[in-house]
Amino acid sequence: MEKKNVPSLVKDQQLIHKRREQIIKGAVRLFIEKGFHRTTTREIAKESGFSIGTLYEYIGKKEDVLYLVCDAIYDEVTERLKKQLHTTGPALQRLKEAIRAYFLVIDSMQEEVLVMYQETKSLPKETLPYVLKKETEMVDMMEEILADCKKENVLNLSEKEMKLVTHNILVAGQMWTFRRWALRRHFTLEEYIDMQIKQLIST
Amino acid sequence: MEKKNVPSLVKDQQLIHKRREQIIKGAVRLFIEKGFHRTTTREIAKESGFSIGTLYEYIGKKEDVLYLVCDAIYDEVTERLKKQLHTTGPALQRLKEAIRAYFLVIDSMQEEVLVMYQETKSLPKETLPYVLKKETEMVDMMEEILADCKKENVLNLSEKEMKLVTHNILVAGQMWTFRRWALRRHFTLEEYIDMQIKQLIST
Amino acid sequence: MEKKNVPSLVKDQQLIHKRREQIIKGAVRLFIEKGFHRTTTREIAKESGFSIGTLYEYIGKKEDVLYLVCDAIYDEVTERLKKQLHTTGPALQRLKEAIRAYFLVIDSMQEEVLVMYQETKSLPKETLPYVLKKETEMVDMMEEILADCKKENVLNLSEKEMKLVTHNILVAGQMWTFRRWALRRHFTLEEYIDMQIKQLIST
Amino acid sequence: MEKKNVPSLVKDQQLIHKRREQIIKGAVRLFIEKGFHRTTTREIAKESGFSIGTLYEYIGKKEDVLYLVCDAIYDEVTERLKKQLHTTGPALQRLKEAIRAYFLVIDSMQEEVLVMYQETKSLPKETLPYVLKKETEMVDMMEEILADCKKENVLNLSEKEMKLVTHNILVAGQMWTFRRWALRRHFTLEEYIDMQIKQLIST
DNA sequence: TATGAATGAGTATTCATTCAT
DNA sequence: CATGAATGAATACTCATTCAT
Repeated sequence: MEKKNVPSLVKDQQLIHKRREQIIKGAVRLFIEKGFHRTTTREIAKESGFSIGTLYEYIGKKEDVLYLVCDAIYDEVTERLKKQLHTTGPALQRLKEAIRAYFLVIDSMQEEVLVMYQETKSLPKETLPYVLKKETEMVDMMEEILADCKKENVLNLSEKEMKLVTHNILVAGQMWTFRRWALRRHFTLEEYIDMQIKQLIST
Repeated sequence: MEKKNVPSLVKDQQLIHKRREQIIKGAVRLFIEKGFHRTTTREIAKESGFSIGTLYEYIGKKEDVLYLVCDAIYDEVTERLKKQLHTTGPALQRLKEAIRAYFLVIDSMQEEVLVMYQETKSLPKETLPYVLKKETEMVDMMEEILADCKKENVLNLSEKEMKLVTHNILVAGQMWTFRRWALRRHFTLEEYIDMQIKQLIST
Repeated sequence: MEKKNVPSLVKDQQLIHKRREQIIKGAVRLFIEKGFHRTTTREIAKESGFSIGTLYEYIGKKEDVLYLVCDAIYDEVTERLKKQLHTTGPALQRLKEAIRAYFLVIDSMQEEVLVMYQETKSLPKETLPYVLKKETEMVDMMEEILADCKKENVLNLSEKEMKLVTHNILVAGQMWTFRRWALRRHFTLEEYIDMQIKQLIST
Repeated sequence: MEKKNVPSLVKDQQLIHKRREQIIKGAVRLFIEKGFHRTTTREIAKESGFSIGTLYEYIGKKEDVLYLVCDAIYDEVTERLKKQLHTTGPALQRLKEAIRAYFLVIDSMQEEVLVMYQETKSLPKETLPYVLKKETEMVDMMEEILADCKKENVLNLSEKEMKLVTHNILVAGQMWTFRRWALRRHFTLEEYIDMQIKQLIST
């Protein structure tokens, strides 16, 4: 749960939090529109509602904004998903619902998720581990439910197979964003979800 | 098979071809190393073996290089794959071999494939359709084999399901490159191939 | 003895004096380390022990700090020197002791003196005369002793020659700081002092 | 005689030489007027007669301009001085003429010399030794003549004394520039020269 | 009085692109 | 056709200064 420490010249932690939310909100919009590299720091400042000088009171360098953005998107995806997860009931049903919930969250945050995946390579080197760790956490969440399925004997998968299915689930979700140009032509979201669930859990 | 027309000041088509191969070769190396945005035209020219002036005799703008590169990588993936494809024999076996061949090609061109997918969003707007079309061609190739399987009654999939499986196959291949940080920890390439084939064609 | 009036928003003169001493102390350290231009007002404030806002309660602009610093250094040099000066005894001996004392003071305040000479050109235009006046006062001090020597007939110099020798004395002192990279290689301070005295007063 | 290698993107050595002369000429004027720190690279480019982009084809960073300038001034001082030096005749006379020539050169290049001494501390770290070396060369030149005087028994100085006198001579020259605010009030250049010669060589 | 967040003009430097040779 | 010098718009980042609290 640790986060990379992004340097700030401002002391007031609450203010930092507030301003960074503004920054993230403004930057996401811009990154969606034109990508990280084509967005200038001045644009980020303006979109955030303050001056360039103020922007740099809350970050150390432009790349920090990208980290804040990716981190925030991940947090939101995870958080929204967690809210939808059931903790009781048959494991297989919980799994299917988890996948559905995950896909729905992704769909509702399409643009953001796309940004996150496309700009990951531009993240400051030191922060990449922090972001990948978040991915790992999601993997773990899914894997846990799959493990429950195994315990309940409704899914007969080896450890490795479970690992693979988990990755396939996550990728199928992301795929809905980065291949939408092709998928949208053939499937509605509901169709896509149903079919992928069927494919992924071939029961 | 049509390609976007990248403007050149030079008339001699053969020369154009030769120089552009140099450009592509040089640029790929650089894009792999530092990404499109962080690579300068000067570096591309130098790595290609000629001056910045000459570079601009063969392209209109920097983005054109990216198009040439992506286009070339796609061509090579497709070409290499085609060479491996059997045209006779049981469809199901051909399918499995196609998937295996595809994954092997991707693995052997990891870095290039990564560049291609990561920089897609930076492609000149007009060229995006040309690149997506290539993707579509690959989809079609795979789908055709899947169709054969259906004809031979070894695979019981609806039209839509076939479409989905095809996309899943392609994405599973790409996934081997852009999620290698996680996958490599758990699977060898051979394991990955075998397990994905099993997963994708749950027969 | 007049000083340039550096504007302050604060009324309490005692407080002004106290705070400015803090400023000078902090700034000198920084100027020695990195020079005036490379030192930021924030750093000065921090080193002085208070906030940037407070700093600007006691100065009008950054350059004022430089004036305060130069002024303070001059004052200290003068003050320390005065403490060492004898007012009785043979003039020639008093002269030699004055030169020695001056060189010793300079040596003990090397860094400060260096700052003063190197940054003089960055002083606010209006304050330059005030600083030069201090120099003049030192010149006068030395000249007075030289005049005594003349009165006592131990030194046979014209008015002009006296002026020149005075300047040479002062410069020889400063020289010990700004040419130390060369002088230190050849002379100890004591040697330097003895030889310069001999040179300057060729008696 | 070696010079620090200032990086250039341009190949043609002659062109580099020509452009750098333009840069030096333009920069000197500006540095005299407002100092190194207050001069912007754009101003330097404009004054040099070309664009900011072109400026950076011939230097690596702003500080390089300062090095070029200081180096050029030293070269010119040395060169002009050398032209004036006699190599035959009585050593003492040659010494006096050398001092006179040196002071005249300094006087004719007052502003440049001032810049050189005032901005030395802003020189790029790596280049400082190169500049100090030039100073040392001048010291050596003077010392040689002094040595000749000793050989001819017209000057009775120890080795150390010779070193000191040499430095005193050089500093007396510089002093004419950086203390002119005081010296001009009392001496004409000719007076200053004559009196300093007398003072320095107390014969 | 003291604080420190906000400001935005200012600055060095880069780099895609052009064009004369 | 090839070269590489010239260009200048663009950009990340800094920092003196202000002002509301």
